[in-house]
Amino acid sequence: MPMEKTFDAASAEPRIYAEWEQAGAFTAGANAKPGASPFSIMLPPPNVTGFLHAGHAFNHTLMDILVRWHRMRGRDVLWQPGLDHAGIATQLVVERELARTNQPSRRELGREKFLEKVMEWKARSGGTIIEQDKRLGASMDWSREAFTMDPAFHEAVIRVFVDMYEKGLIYRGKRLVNWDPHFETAISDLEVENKEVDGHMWHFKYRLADGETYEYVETDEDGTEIMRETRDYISIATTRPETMLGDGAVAVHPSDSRYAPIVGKMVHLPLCDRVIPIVTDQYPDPDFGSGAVKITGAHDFNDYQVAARNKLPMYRLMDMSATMRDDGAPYAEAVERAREIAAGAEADAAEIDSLNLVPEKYRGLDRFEARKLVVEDITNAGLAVEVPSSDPRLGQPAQRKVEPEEGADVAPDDRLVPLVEPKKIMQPFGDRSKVVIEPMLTDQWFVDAEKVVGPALDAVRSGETKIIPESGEKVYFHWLENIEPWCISRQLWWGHRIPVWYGFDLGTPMSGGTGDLDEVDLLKLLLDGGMVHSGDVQKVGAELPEVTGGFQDEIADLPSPLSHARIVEVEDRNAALHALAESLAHYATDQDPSKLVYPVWRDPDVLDTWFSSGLWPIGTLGWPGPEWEEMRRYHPTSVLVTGQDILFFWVARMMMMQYAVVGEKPFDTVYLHGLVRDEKGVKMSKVLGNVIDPLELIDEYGADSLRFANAAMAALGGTLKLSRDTIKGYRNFGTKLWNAFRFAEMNGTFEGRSPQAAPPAATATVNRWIIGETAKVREEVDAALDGYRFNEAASALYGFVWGRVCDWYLELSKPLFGADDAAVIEETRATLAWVLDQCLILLHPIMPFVTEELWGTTAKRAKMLIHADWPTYTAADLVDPQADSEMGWVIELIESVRSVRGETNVPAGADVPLLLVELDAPGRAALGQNDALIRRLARIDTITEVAEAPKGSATIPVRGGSFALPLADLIDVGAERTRLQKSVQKLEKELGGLRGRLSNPNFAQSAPEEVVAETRANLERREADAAKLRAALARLDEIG
RNA sequence: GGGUGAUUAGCUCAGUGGUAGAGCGCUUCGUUCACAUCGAAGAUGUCAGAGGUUCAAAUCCUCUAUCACCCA
Repeated sequence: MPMEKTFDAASAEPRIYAEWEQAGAFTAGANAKPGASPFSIMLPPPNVTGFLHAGHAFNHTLMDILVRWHRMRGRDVLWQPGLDHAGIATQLVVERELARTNQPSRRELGREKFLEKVMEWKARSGGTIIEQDKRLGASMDWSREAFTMDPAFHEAVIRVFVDMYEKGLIYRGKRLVNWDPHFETAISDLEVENKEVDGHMWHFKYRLADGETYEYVETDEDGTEIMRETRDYISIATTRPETMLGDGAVAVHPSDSRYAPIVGKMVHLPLCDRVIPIVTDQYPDPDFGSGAVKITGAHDFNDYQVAARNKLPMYRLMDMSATMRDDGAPYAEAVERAREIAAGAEADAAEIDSLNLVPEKYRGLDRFEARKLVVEDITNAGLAVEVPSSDPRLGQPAQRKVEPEEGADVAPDDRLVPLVEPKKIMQPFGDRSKVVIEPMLTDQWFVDAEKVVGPALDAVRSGETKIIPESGEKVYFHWLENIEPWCISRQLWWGHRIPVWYGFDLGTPMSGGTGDLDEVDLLKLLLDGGMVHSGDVQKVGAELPEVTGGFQDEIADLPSPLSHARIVEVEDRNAALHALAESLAHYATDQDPSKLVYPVWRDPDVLDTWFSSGLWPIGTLGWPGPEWEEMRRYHPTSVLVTGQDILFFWVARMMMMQYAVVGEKPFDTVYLHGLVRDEKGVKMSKVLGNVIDPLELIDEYGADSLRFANAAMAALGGTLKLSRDTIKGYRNFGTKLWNAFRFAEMNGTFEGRSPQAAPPAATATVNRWIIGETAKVREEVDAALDGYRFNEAASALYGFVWGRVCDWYLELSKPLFGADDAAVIEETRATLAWVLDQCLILLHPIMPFVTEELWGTTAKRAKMLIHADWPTYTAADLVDPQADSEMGWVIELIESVRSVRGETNVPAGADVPLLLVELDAPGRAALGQNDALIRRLARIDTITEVAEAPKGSATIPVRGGSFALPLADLIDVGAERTRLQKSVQKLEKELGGLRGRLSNPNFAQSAPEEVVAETRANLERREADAAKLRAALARLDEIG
């Protein structure tokens, strides 16, 4: 049955993919040669709830190309697939789903029920991306599919946490973190997007305490006094007025002479019954605003540093949803205590955190509502800095324009108004929630990144791990050299729960260590708030039994029998309070020590998703189980292919963690690529509606086309612009390949042939030539893929298949098939069959479907194409220089004739005579050998030798001689003259350059010999061409 | 403000010191003989600008301009 005219991708692709899967073609080690070295790639795990987008399609295509290539070369290949649980993203999706379907919210459900819902969701949508990857043709080892919440992976994550904690690489602390008020969790600084928004800068007066005043003097650059006044206040500027309620001080730069007289004095905090000091610090910029900065340690990262350096108290003003606090004692009480602390009373961090210094009026307000009210109240109190309404800092309010006749006697521009500057400010937003991030002082877990960064840096510095393109290394160094502690706790429910338990530090309220539990002790614990205000102790271990020993040691010193209390796990700290109180109360009445319990509770938080995915390389390979020994042949992995946007999120962290945990690099090479954009280079986004769905493209053009387009745009460091036109172009390329096979089939190429890996021993020049061309392209493709230059591999193959095989070899083979020499026909069939097989093999990594289909339909094969042997022949083996040169000459002649015909308007269908004017021996040989095909392809009827080109003929210079087309009747003389003049002009320009270089003595002296020789030869050839063309022009003039 | 990169044909982009390229688009011509998802031919360039290094610069260096991304 003859072949269809085109490849039906839609029906063939699923069938072929199923065949590969059934054959186990993707399994780790499939098609490996004995003793083969491993080649392994970890799939960057997509979100479990995710869908395949254009970026995945690109990223996965590149990996699949590498994997298929190495598999065909006989390496021991593993492509490890899997999914990431993606804590915050998945929780977001499920919460939205609950809201959309009017189900109870997360908090209403409770942790356990909510997690069931997440698992339901995962079961429903978790497989989507896998099915989509199959459409793309990804040859991952699905039998090894992993998930970051698998029990084995979970065990690895927990074990690493415990291990790193014990090594002192992980600690807990109350720190200022980026707090997402929507999700009510900490997020890392990488999950924050800073955006410039329109904001305002307010200026307030903080009055000096006790009615003090000072001389405020401003000078210009030369030190000349430009302003002097007596002030009873210091002027501060802020973009976040609501945080002033928590100010701990006003800071000025130590060199700022304006404020030198009042450093150390106290100021009244507006709207509050507190005074705060004026301190000095390096942070305030004397040239910015008034040079004085309010310091709110608990709500600003810079202020936090200042507060820490100056030991200022940091009062938290907001609750976890970023509304003004409404908890704790009344304001009057809280402020009383704050004054005591300011006066030197001792207070620990927990107590300071419990103090709510928000005045009743603002309690419970949204932070932005509170801002409005604070500004209003301060202004009403006369504490806003005022300026004339003409002040340029106010921007351009519309009301400034005053009609002259009305405003003549008033001076409206001198009216004083509060100074509120419109100002662009950088505001942090959560990258998932899109709400304004609030710096928040909370207890969190951190990786002491500074301690683990060393080996990760060294590996890249020494070249142990290579990052390409190289620019990625610079970025990597820059970030790692300035690394900050990594906050790894998240206040989420979906994720790996932190393996830490807490209990009360009863040693603090209880004095004795040896006595029995008496009533005094009991009362202290129960009545005095002893438990409530006691600190906590923490124990770290994978499971509760691993930490009970630690807690037992902890209470061993307590009065008996509390020292032997049973350790029980409860839900949280509150539950623990109740449990302990109840147990003590019982003991007080019945004195039964067996009912005494020491309650402990587990940390409710989960680990940052990137902490777990940071273990992806070893966690998926069986670490820390017994299979690790077996699977570690794939570790370190060969290459990581990923987007440069997660260089910090993931790549750097994998480097750090693999070294910290197993002391090995996770990969030899990191290949970074950019974001896939639309055809205009714009980021794809749902909002813009420019998202290109790869599955739609596959439906329309076939997976191979999309894959080829992906490979073609993968220039190192290049921008990735995906357009339908490009994909369409590669679909056409597939059709071209398909039709080359149709041509071969029609010429009996595949009939009864058994495929050969080795090229046939050809005698015909055309056949020898194309065999050599094939060897050249094989080398090009390997070199390109070896250097991760996917675009070069793609373009080499495109050029070879279309430009060499289809445009020339197939055309040149037609006269051979038409000859009546059976041996020539058979040889040409064998050559064509071999060349087309090579096309399939070399194209397979990029376009696996159409190539596998053609492979299967054109011959009985020992193996599927996916496992065919990748060739190793070289140009040195197969290029026949004589054939190469001869075919070069023939092609050049045909192109010249066609060009002349085209430009002188010779009718396309007309066969014309060709005159040989002069020709050297190799040229004559080439002409003799290829007479038939030259005549056919250039549409020549006869070739005859003449002594001299006749008048009015077009000249065709070739290597070693020249031809003429005697076209007196057919030729458009004017067109031919124009053509010749243009050619001469172009040649002259080139000649000028060449002569200039050669006449420069320094060139001959300094340039390499071969360059000089080449230039000289080039000049000679061009000069000969120019002479021929001039002669032709002269002849034309004779008739013209 | 700091960092990284980009600027080459109408468009999208390759091109790491030695004769400026590809695809798409455009113009003209062409359907028996694999393919109109095709073929033949053609036009199109201040390689962002200025300086420097070099026998030789799109390519290396410096500055400028514009744009993009990352980080503050």
